[in-house]
Amino acid sequence: MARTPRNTLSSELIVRTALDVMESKGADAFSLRGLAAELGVGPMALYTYFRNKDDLYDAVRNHLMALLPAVPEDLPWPDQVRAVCRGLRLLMLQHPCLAQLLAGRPLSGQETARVAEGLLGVLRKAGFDPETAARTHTTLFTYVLGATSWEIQMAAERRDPEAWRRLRTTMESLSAREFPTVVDLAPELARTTGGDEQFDYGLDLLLAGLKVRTPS
Amino acid sequence: MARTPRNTLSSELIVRTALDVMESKGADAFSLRGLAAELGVGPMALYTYFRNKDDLYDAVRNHLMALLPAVPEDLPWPDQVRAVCRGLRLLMLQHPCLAQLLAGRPLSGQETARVAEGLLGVLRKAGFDPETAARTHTTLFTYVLGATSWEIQMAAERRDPEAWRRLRTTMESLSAREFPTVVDLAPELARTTGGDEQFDYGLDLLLAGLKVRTPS
DNA sequence: CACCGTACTATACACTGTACGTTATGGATG
DNA sequence: CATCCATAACGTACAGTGTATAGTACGGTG
Repeated sequence: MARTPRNTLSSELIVRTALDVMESKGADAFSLRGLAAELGVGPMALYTYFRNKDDLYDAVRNHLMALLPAVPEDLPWPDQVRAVCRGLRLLMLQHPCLAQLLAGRPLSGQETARVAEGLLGVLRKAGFDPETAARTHTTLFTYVLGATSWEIQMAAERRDPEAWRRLRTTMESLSAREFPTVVDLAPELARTTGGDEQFDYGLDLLLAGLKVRTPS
Repeated sequence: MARTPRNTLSSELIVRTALDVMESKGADAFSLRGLAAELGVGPMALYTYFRNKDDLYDAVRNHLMALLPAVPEDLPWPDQVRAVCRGLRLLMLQHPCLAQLLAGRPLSGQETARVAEGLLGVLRKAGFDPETAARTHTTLFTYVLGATSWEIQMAAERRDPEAWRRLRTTMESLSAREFPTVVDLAPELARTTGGDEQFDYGLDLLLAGLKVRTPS
């Protein structure tokens, strides 16, 4: 039996290949068996490096989160906050599977720390007290997550012709009597399902609200 | 063979039972075969009423979204917005599977309309122009989704002793040199992973930002 | 060279969603 | 009341999943 030589695998290689597979075939189509096949290896070989599938997901998430750029220095704090939030959104857009990975299970430790440290540091230096800084961090983080996941899913929907057609027709069949405002604003709603402007609009809303509470 | 008599099933019954199963066993453990067994029926019987699993998910989502209360009248518009957002959050907390259902696929038509109509109506009557109303609706909706999904997942994590222990230890093992702010604010961060106050804090931030743009 | 831990393999199990073809039954019709 | 047929529910089957358990051969160390 032509047995695969030893030490051809490593956590690094597995994670990188897993990411490749997720981004080419889509995160939903990802499977341990498919990944093993891609690596030219039996499915059980992966269990030498990861306890189970979720464990592998965690590693991929870590791998992606490590790509987040550092917080830019020497800027007013609102611009720094903006940069961090935009950075996370951009990373999610570049790696759509990240949205699913983040939605699946909460962050665990190391990755949270990387995002949190930058944002919390900015907020503390701006003069916010610990509680407000923590609350603001959670708010910003969950906003970015929710807005960007939504954006990605809407974009995916638009790419699937069947789903897109069904959504259009149900949208058009809405009774103008029952849903007058929605029918009236249909074009605007279609335009605000994503994009930089939409994201920045919400972000600016949060920042504007935050400025009201700016410490002395 | 003791064959199940006809017309024992209906879309209504299937959806209600599916919801029961999801809420008792957890949404992840839900399967068509399990649901069929619960109904005392073969797995293929379900395909008379739903084209596939996703189709059933859509129906359950619709069923849950229909429980959203109407927008309260005769209140200042910020209070109306607050009521809508809190209502959606409450529904998600009462039916945790809703978070997963909403995260899985974007809303499709009828359900979107119900949420959107209330919120958009309030915003338009408050005097916001169509574009701003649409942008605000998307922002509020994605914030509620992101914040509440996060909250639910963190709560689930806390219930699983294994995951909770692992999270605590990685949190405690963070180098105070590398992540000084996170280590410093650990207690505050632990306290702001959810709860009414945390949700309202973010919501008020958005509303405060919105008031700045209030039309004359 | 012999040994042993371990990186990989083989086999197997209990699941999943669903395509296909078959049956028997409740309501409509003669 | 008898007959018929659309269709609701069935059984079987397939290709796929994650992973438990047990076995095997190889590479580095004595």
